Amino acid sequence: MQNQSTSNNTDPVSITLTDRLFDTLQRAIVEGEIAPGSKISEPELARQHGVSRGSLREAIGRLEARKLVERKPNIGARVVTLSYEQLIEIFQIREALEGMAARLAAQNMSDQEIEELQVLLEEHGQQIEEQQGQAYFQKQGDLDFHYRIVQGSKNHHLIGLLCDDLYHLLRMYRYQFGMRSRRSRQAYDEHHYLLNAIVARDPEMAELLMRQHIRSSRRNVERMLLEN
Amino acid sequence: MQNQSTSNNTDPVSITLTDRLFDTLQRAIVEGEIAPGSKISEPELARQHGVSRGSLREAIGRLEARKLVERKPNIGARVVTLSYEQLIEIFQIREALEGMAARLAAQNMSDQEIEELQVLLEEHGQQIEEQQGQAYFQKQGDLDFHYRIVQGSKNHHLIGLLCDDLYHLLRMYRYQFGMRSRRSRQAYDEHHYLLNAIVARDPEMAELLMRQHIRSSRRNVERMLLEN
DNA sequence: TCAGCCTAATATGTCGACAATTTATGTATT
DNA sequence: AATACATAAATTGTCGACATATTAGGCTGA
Repeated sequence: MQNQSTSNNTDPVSITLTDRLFDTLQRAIVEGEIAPGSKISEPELARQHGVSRGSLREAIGRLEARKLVERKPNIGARVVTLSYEQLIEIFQIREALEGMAARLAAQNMSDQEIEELQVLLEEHGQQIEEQQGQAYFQKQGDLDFHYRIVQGSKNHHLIGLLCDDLYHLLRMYRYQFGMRSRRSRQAYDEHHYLLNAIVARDPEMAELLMRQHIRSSRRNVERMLLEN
Repeated sequence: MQNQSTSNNTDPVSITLTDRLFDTLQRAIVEGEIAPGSKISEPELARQHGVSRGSLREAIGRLEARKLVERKPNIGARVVTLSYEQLIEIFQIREALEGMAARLAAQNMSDQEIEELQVLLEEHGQQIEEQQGQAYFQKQGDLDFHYRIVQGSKNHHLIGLLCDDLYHLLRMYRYQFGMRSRRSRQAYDEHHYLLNAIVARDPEMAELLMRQHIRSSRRNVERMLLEN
């Protein structure tokens, strides 16, 4: 469904060099290949990727807009450093935004979309039964579920904010802090309650349950980080 | 308080050319000097402002990140076209985000900040008494109030999202649609209720009242636009 | 007259080079 | 030896030019 590389262009080759660079660098930063807090040297990176500094600078500009790097005039760009405080900030924003997304999804998702989401959730349930402990599939499942809710809001601006901007920052935290989730069963249940509210077309309840879900996810992360 | 041109740099001249260009273009777009939907010609704009296309392109990239222009590869950039639907989307996002900001402000604002906000609100009250109908001051007052609440959340990411990204888009709508507010008295009252909740350090109530405030502001805009 | 193609003109994408600023290096002075 | 200053090296900011893609205009043929 969300394959086909982001664009419905007629000519698939028309993707610009800056675009590819941006994707590559974003992945490298999110996955920690370029360490958090490290300086980004324009001459070096340009040489490594075989592109001119001009194209590279445009890519860095986009990374800056997504808060993946910070730039200071005449000094240069650095990969952001992750902090506990900023992670909390992100969770607060997610709570507000995804809560609204759930509210809107309860109003705007088509019946078919809801059915497909029920099917997806059943698959997650089976995966949890069969292979308990497969953290990867659980995380991926969690992301899939949230992704569909956000799409279901039909609010394009909101979708962009969540899926383009916040999503990658969050992924970066998962990689860096090794945020494995040990509460897949509970998360699965919470997804179920939320979906029930959407089936019932109850926006108020959907928002409430989504916010509770994200709050409990945040508490889980807090506990995990305090363990070290 | 928010003067001094965004930066606490040691050297005020160190602001880059791209920065100035960005500010200039953003203002021109927001105030309608460059019409919505119009094409942005790189050679023409570069010549007008006496800069190279490279610097201009970096500025355009930032405008794109703020959703003020839309870009298509090999085609060019256009100023966004405003629509009723998108305005509704923005109000939904504001409701979620500013609601959260109010919640956090009730927890995190200092006593002094709250006192200053009370003083500000009293001034607004007097202005409404004295010169009723001065739509400009009322709008400015509304912005000031919301601005301080957002700052009071102490969530830097949230502050950036609201004050850097959404704010200018909203201003653009105000200019384009001529959104004068005819409910200054009611807005003033709603601000008062909200402030009371913050004084009482009641996050739940603060969020609720902020969301109601934004919803009623949205309804007002809807009514106004339907009149044509 | 209109549709379709071919060519010219213009616009965007990318590059390498120069200018200005910051950082590193080395020297001198106390 | 440590600090301060001066100089050199490297990095970022800005520019003009070339490569490539799109648009405009004219020509041909039905």
